[in-house]
Amino acid sequence: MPAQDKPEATTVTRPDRPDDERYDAQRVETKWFERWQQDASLYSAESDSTKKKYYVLEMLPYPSGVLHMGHVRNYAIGDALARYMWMNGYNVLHPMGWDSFGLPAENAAISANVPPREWTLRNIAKMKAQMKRLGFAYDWSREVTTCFPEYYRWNQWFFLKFHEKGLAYRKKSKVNWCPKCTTVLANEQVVNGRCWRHEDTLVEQRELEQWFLRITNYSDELLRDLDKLEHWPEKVRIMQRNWIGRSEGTLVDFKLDGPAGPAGAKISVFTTRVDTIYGATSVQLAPEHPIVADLTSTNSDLRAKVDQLIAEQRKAKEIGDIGEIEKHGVPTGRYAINPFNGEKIPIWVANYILMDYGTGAIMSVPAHDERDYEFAKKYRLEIRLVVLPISNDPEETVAEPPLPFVAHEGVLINSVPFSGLGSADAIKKMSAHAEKHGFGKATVTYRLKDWGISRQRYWGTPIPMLYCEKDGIVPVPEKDLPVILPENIDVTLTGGSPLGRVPEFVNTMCPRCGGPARRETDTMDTFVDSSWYFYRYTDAGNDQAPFDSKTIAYWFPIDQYIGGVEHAILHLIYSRFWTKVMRDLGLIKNDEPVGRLFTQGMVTYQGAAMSKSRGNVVSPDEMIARYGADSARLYVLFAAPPDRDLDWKDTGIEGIQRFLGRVYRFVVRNAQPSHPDRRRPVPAELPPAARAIQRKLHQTIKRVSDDFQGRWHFNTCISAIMELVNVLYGAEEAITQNTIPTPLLAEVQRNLVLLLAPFAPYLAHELWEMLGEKGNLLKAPWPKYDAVLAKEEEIEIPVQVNGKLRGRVIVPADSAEEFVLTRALRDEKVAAAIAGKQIMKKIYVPGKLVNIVVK
RNA sequence: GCGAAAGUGGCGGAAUUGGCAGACGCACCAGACUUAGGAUCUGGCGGGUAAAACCGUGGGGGUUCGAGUCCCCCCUUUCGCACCA
Repeated sequence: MPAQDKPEATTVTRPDRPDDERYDAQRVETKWFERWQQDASLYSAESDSTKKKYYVLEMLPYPSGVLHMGHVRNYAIGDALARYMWMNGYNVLHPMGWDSFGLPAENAAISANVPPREWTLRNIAKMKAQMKRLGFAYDWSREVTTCFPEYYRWNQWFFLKFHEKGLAYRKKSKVNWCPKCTTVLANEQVVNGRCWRHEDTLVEQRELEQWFLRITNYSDELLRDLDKLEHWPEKVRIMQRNWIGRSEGTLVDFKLDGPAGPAGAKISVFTTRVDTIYGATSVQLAPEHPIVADLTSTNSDLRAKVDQLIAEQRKAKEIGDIGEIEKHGVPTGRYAINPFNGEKIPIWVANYILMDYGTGAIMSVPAHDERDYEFAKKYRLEIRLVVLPISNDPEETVAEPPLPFVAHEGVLINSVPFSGLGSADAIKKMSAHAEKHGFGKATVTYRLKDWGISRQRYWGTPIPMLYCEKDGIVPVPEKDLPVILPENIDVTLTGGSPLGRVPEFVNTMCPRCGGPARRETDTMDTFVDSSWYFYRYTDAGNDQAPFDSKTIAYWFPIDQYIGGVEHAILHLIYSRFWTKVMRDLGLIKNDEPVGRLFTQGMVTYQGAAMSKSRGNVVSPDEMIARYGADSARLYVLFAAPPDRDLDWKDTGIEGIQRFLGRVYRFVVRNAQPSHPDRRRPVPAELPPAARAIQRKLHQTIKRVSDDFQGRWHFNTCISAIMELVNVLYGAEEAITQNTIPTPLLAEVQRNLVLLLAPFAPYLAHELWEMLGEKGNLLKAPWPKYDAVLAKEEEIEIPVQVNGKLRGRVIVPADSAEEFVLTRALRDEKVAAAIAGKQIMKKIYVPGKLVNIVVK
C-alpha cells in the first residue's frame, strides 16, 4: 500500500509490519498445544494394521525432574523421524516411558525428606509436561513407568524364568562396592576403578553373596551377532567386542614341585602362545592367587612382600593406570614343572598379573612377550629363544631376531618334538598334546563376567526369592507376584539393605513347607528394567504376560533406536542379552532387539558438558519461553549434524527464530485459502521467475527426502529449506506482479509447510490451516519431487586452464562435449590464458567442468 | 601403547561419487524504511591487491589434467581400550 494512502500515519504509532504478519510463537504454540491435548489418540500406533510398521524409539530418561538440552536433541531427532514416517504412510510406534527406579530418588528422600515414589512421580509429571510442550508426538497410552508394580512384576517374572533355566544364580564373590551408593555395582558400572555415577569415588572390593545373571552363557553369541548389526555405529560394536574380550588360547597345568597346600598341587595357566612354552623360564602368579596363600603360609617375610604387591596393584587401579605400574615381583623359592619338558622353573609372584583375567597365573616367556621380557631383564631371569622368524629364502640362515620377538608367525626351535612347526600349527598340535596327556586343553576366555544384579538399596525391584531354614533358597511362586515394594519406609538409615529393616516385608512363609522364611532384601539393578522395556511398549496394559508374542513379531526389531553413546556397553549389551534369553524361553522370535542404532552427540555449553555444578545449564523451559518450542527443536537439529557434539549458542537460536518468522510472514502474505485455482495443476510452461521457484522446490524436496533416507544430516535439510525460502523472498516482486501462477504459488507454500512439518510441528500446523488445508498435517502425504522439474535447463560450467579457474560458460544442460569445449575456448579470459600455448588435452566432465591443459 | 573419529573463514558448519572450497546460519559492515531500531528488507563479508596476479581446507611429501576428498609420513584434539597373558 503506497504511503500517501495513509495520512493518519503521522499521529498513530504503527509498526511497519502489521501485527498479523509477526510470528508470535507463544500464541501459535499455545493454540496447537491445547488442541493436541484434547486428542489423546493423536499419536497412537494402530493395532491390527495392514500398513508397514515403523518402530522409532528414543532411550527412555531417568526422571530427574527436568529435561536438559541433550534430551531435547535426542527426542527432536526421533520426533522428526516419526513424523516423517507417518507422512510416508507407515504405522508408526513412537512411545516414551520412565526409567524410574534408582538411587537419586532415594537420595532425594534422604536429603529432602520426600518419599521416593512421590518424588519420582512428581518429576515424571514435570518432565512429561515439558515433553508435551515441546510437541513431541508420543503415544502416551503405552507409557511405561518401571517403578510401577504393573511393570516390575515382569522383572520378577523374568527373574524366576531365568532362575528355572539356571541363568540366575547366587554366589559369594568379590564384588564392586561403591561407598557413596552404599551398594554393589556391576563390572559394567565401574569406570577406571571408580563408580559410574561418582567419578570421584573409588570402588572397593567386598566379599558378598549376590545374585548373578549368566550373561557369559551368551558371550559367543553376543560377539558373533555383532556382525549382523550392520546398521549400528562401528564404534559401538567395537566397544562391545572389546568388552566381551574373547581370547583363544590354551590352559596348561603346571605341577607344583614339593608339598601342596589346600589350594591344590597344580597351577593352571592360560596362554595364547602355547607354542612358546619351551621358552617359559618362570611361572608368575597374581598376588591374590589362592596358591600364593599356601606358599606364603609359613613364610611371614614373603607374605609381607606379597601384601606389598597387593597394595601396589590396588593403588594403580585406583589411579586408573594399572598399565603404567612399575613391574615388580618376588620369588617364592618354590618351583613348578613344565609338563611339556619336565623342566623345573621358579614360581614368582608379580604385581602385573591380574587375578580377574584368565586364571590369575601365567607362564613367563621372556623371549616372546614384552612384559615378560621387561620383567626378566629386571630380575636377570633366563631368556630362551624358541621361535624364529620365517625366512623368505630357505637357503638363508635366519639371524636371531631382536628380543622380545613377539610376532605370531614363526618357526619353533628348541622345542623337540615340536621344533620346525609353524606357530599356528604348533598351537593346535601342542594344545591337542596337552589334552591327550591330561594336563591342559585349548580353551577360550572372555573378559565379560556374569552380571551381578543385587543392589543393597530400597528403590528397585524386589528380587522374588525366599530363604527357608528347611528348604534353603526358594523362588516366590509365580502366582504370588508381584512382590510389592513396601512404601512409607524409612530409607534414611544406613547400613545394609533398607528392606531388611521392614519386618512385615522380610518375614513370610515358605511356600514349600509352610514354615517361616525370610525374603531376599536386595533389589535389582535398574539396568534390568531397561533391558526389555521396549518390548512392553507393544502391549503396555497386559496384566497376563509381559507382552503378546504375536504383537512383538509385528513390531520387532526396533527400526530405529536413538540415544547417547554412553550406553554402548551397559544398556545395549544387557538388552541384547535379555532378548536372546527371551528368545530361548520361546517368548519372541527375533535374535536382536535393535535394527538400526543411532548415537547422537552431546550438547555442550561454553565447550563443556552441561552440569549443575559447572553452572552452565541451558534450560529448555527458558528457551521455549523466549523462542518457542519449534525454534529450540529446529536449532538443535540445525546447529550440527546429529552425530556430532553441539555447542549451544544463544545467538544461533535467534537466527532460527528469524527464519521461522520469515516462513510465517511469507505464508501470511501469500496464502489464498479460497482461491479457486489453488489446487489446479501447475502449467507446463512457466515464465522464468516461476520456473526458478518450481525448480528450487523440487530440488529442496529431493534434498530433504534423501537425507531422511540416508545420512540424517538434518542441518543440511534445514539449510535447503532456508534456501527455498530465500528464493521465495527473492521472487516477491514477481509475486506482486502476478508473474507466478496461483497454482504454483499455492503448491510451493503447501510443500514448504510439509517439508517443515517434521522439524517445526507447531508452525507447520498453523500454516497448514492458514493455507486452507483441512486434513491432519501429521499424516499428510510427504511431497514427491519430479526429477525433470528439479533439473536446471541451463548450467554454468567453470573453465579451468591447467587446473586453475579462468572463466565460466553458460550452456544448455544437455549440451554435447564438442559444443561446451568450443564455447569454453571462445571465452575471453580462457582464450587469453591459452594464447600462444599448445593445447595438450581438453577435459570435459559432463555438467561439471572443463579443464584445458596447455604447455 | 593400541584402536576409532575429527582438524575447513571471526564462529557453527557445507561441499554425499576426485571436478567452481566456504552452501545455510551466526557475528560483523553498509544501505533502505524509520521519531526510534535489539523489528524488517537489500547488499557485502577467507587472506591479499587500487584492480589483478597470487595465497588459502593442521604440517610435509606423493598420485592425478584436477585433491578438503585418494596414498605415505608427521602434529593436534576428542572418544574407547589399556600389563587381557
